[in-house]
Amino acid sequence: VARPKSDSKDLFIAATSTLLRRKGYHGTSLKDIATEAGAPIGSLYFLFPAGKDQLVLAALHASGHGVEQVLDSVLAGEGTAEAVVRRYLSLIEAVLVGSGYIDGCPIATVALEVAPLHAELSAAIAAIFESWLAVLERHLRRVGLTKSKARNLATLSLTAVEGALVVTRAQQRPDTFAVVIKAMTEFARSLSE
Amino acid sequence: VARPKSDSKDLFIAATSTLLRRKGYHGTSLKDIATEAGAPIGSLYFLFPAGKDQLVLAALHASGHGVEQVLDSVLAGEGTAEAVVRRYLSLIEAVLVGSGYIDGCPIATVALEVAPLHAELSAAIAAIFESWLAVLERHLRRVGLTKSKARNLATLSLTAVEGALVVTRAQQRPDTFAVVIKAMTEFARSLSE
Amino acid sequence: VARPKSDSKDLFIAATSTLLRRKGYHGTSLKDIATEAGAPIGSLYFLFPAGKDQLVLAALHASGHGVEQVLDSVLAGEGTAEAVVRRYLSLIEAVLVGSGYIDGCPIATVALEVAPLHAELSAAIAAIFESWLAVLERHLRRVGLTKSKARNLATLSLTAVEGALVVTRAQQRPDTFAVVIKAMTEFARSLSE
Amino acid sequence: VARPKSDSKDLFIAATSTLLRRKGYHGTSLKDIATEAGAPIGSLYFLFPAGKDQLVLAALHASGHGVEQVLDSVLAGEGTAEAVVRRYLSLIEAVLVGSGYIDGCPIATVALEVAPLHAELSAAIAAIFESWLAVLERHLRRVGLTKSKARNLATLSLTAVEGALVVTRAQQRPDTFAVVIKAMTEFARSLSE
DNA sequence: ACGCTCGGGACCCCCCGTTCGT
DNA sequence: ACGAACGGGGGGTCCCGAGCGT
Repeated sequence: VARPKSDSKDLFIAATSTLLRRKGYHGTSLKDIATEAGAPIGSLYFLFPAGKDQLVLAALHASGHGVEQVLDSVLAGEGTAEAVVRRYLSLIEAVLVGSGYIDGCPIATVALEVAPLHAELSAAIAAIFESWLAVLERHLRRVGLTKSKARNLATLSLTAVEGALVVTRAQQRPDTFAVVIKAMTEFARSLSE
Repeated sequence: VARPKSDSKDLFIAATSTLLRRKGYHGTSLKDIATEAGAPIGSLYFLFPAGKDQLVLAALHASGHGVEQVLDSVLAGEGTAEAVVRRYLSLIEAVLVGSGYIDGCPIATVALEVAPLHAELSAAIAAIFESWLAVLERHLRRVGLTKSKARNLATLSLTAVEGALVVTRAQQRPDTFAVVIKAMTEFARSLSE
Repeated sequence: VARPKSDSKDLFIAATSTLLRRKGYHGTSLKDIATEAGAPIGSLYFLFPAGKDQLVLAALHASGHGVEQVLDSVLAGEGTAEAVVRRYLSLIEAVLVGSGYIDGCPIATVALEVAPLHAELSAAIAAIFESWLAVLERHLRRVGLTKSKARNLATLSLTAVEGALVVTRAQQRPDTFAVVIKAMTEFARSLSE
Repeated sequence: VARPKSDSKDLFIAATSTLLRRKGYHGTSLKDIATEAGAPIGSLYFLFPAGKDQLVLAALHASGHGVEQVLDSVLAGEGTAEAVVRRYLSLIEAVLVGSGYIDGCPIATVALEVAPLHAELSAAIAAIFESWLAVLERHLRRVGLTKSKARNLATLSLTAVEGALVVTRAQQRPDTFAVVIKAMTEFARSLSE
């Protein structure tokens, strides 16, 4: 019987990811995290001796890897570049709208708050974005795009999504995301011809 | 003789805008603002009785209006939709790169940190994004795009720029922005045909 | 009309001096100080922006100067070296015993806790001891001792007092102090002959 | 074959003694102790179930007994009261100066910090001082002093040493100790005549 | 009336001394 | 013997009124 050893650690990380998505780095206190995780704050110092930054770093990695996995499975399957892009954008839109425009991208918020002043976090964030770009690019190549076109489309898709998250959170309406999806699929189709 | 009454007010607003761009809402303290403004912190509550939020709101409005003005003048002049989009993206890129990837978009950071939990700020932010969209759309229509195409291209341009700011701040390299510019001008050209 | 400016500052300093005497540097918390001073802890940061060390430094200076004043007035008056030494030792003993062996020397406790690892505090403490030595030496010369003998007797008196405070606090009996007084007066008499 | 059971216990005690001498009771954390001892902190509560106070008590006893042993051997040998006093003072001075004015008397620091508020520690500390006094007194009697004179000289020697430790740690110069040695030997000589 | 020093609690992150389960 | 977990302060700083000084 495998004991899950310390699920507290994962609880803390999950709670941190959630709160980072909603209120960002400076807006998330360790007390909030402990409350959200349902664990005492004292344990936190033992599990993450380097403090808040270590915890945030772990949460960013976990979120980044989680999204990467989901993307990889959602983007798989038959289809054109247009379909790949549409599945990507729709996935992110669904998460945002489904949470009442509360749950955005934890990576983006932290990026705007601390990068590039905080070197370690910046590097981690950049690596996560790269990993997402790599997944997108791989799937776009799989459905027939050239390396150059795949890279460009992946990059624009990522930035458009991140930007749409910013704008849509403030608007609290799905309009902008819908327009972005429409425009991006159109662009993807034009690249496939 | 009209004394410029309280230029302190503008000093505070300018300092707030600067700091919001770099460290966001929660990362910016009133003390930091007073230091940056070179003014005593006590004056702050005389000039902005409602406190931090009133000051932030004023800074967001000022920033939003300032960008709107600059955009309107930069986007003016002859050219195609492609040229309009290119001028927009290049302008934002130049500001970011010129500051060493430190000065991003004050609106976006606050949007991710507090929206939609903070109603008043969210509404202000949404309005600012709308005003920018309106300027972009107007200039795109002026160079010949249909209302629908202009709206779509303006929206995608805005979101792509905001997303590129997020990603580029972490990467501290101009690559992503360059790719976004390339892809967006390509898309603009395809819409003009 | 002299405005009493901020007697809070003096309240904080007095409270700190008291607590340093009883529990030392590390044993005294800012919260304890605020409670003892009957003031909120927030004010402390305004009055002593540099934090605990600045407050402790001020308390050490105040204590040191206060003792210096009292010594100067108590040691004045006619008498021999023996009388001067006796008045000094008896004064300190009276304070210690009068407080139930609780109130010792705030300087000494801090000296043992942080010197010489904390340079600034060490320097301040050394200066205070020097000032006490100077007062003792001056009065001993006044009653006829040579410079050399005055210096030696002053130094031994100071160290004997400080040591007696250490031992007596643990013993909670006046015996040791009595013996020290007896021996020191004897020594002072032998120097006067 | 008798395994030395738990030399960890002695490691902990030695580490505690060292740190008490340098930073006192409140300035020494259990984590520091474990680090200094090179042992895991978890073991500490197995070996010292009553926690920090039990450990400190053990360290005080060990230090006290150790000093007692060293004193007894150093003070032995031919000589006058003057020689006995000189050997005692010089020994303590050598330890202090040799450590760069860092290693003082662990007993004294704890005495000033917690006595007389902490009854158990105070009693232990008083007993240790008594034991040192007894050793000093015994050797002074051995070289010819009367009981009364031996007691007085022993007491003054102890208090002068403890006080000199306090003052010298702050001054970080050997001057004061030298003067104390000179004066004390002079006094010892005067008692022997 | 206007400006700003002075002062006030709440709370943040860190880390403390301690116990529990293995 | 010890890795893991636990609440409770540690010092510091936050955003903000109350009242003196011009």
